[in-house]
Amino acid sequence: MTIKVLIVDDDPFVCTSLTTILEGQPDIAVCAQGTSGPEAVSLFTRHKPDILLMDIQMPAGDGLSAAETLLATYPAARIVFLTTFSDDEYIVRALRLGAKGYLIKQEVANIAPALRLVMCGQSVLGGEVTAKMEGLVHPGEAHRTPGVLPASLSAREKTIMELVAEGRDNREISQEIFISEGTVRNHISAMLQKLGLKNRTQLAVYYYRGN
Amino acid sequence: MTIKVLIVDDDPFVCTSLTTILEGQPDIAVCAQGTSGPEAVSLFTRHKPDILLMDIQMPAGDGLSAAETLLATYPAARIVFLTTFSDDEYIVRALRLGAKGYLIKQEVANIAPALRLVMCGQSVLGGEVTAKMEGLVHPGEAHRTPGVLPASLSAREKTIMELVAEGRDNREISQEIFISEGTVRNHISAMLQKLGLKNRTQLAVYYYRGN
DNA sequence: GTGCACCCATGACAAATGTCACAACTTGCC
DNA sequence: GGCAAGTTGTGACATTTGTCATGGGTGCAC
Repeated sequence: MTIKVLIVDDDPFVCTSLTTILEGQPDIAVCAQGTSGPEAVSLFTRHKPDILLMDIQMPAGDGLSAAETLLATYPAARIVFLTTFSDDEYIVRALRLGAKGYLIKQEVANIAPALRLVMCGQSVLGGEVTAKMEGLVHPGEAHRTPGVLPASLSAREKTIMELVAEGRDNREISQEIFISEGTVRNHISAMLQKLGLKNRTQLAVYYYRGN
Repeated sequence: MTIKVLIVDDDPFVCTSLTTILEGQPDIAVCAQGTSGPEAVSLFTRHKPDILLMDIQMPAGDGLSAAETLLATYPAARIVFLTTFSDDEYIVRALRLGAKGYLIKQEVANIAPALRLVMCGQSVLGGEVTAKMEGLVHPGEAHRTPGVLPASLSAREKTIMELVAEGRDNREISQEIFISEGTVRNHISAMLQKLGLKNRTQLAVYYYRGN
């Protein structure tokens, strides 16, 4: 199932970059883009995205107010804030409000994995944010550093993934590593499940592009 | 062979976004990042990148001057400008200077293909830029939609290959470009024949690896 | 010990994929 | 005009792929 994301940021370059990066993910689709807090509310109401990825500081209507409004109507809304700097006060306010994540723009590479975690019910804080929070909260281990794969592959699976990424078919793979063709299929099927992919071609692409 | 790219932009978010996007390409590596014109010069001298991807407007030392300095010392330097708006005057100055490309940030998705073309000795202008230039220069057809392929594949085949390389299945591809699923199969079958490949996964790998 | 995760395997099934033959229509070129 | 190349389409077919249920085996940790 693909993750529907709504992006809201006043900078159009940020919007398009994020869209490009996220659309590059096979399991993520950007359903709309907005540039202000009020627009976030209306777009959310119209598209009902799985996740709202939103800037905090915006000239025309800030993100926190929009989040407050949205969460009043949709308490289950998954809102992830995206900001340039990790401002202590904002972090606390955002989390108190019920935000599912607080990422900083510099760590772009972590956004996609973070969104997947959020879809699994977890909350995610960016590395810098986590560092700032240390000491304030008791050292719970809920928030692990994003960037590590949520679902790790077994050694055997990795081996098979490499062969898939060479374009080998199941029969060839089974002969290469001396197991049955059915087992190869099972391993691949398991990997597709774990990684949220649809077919072996996406698995090959995943192998080359990371995610 | 991987393309070594040096990125220079005053906005750190732009730098990291571009790095993320380009590092996602198997054939592109970002060797360094800079934030000003003078820094561009020193980093270029140190790293000797294949391509310098640089913003034009920067608070501390603009891109055009830096390009002028660099091209005086390294006439073969490949410099591609990246800017927010397509400003007529800048375009002309940049090209006169000997820039190999002029892209606008909104078209992020085209950057990687454009860089590949530049590596092949071509020059590349962003879509918006091309539109502005029409009438000024005689209508040469040098700048076609970026896309990369040595083999004798037709335009349609290339389009489909890109979609295959994203892991899309035949039904999705057919809906994306408004043809029947059978036709998609035919095109893919034809490409596999031409390229001596066995299945779509190898086609995807071929797209990223070149073989 | 009891779990748990990993690995292997099988059979059956639905879906996707790749091939082939054939045909029509357009475009550009000689 | 004729020809070649590209694009689109169909129908049939064999193969490949992915899923599911189910089972057995190992080794490790509590």
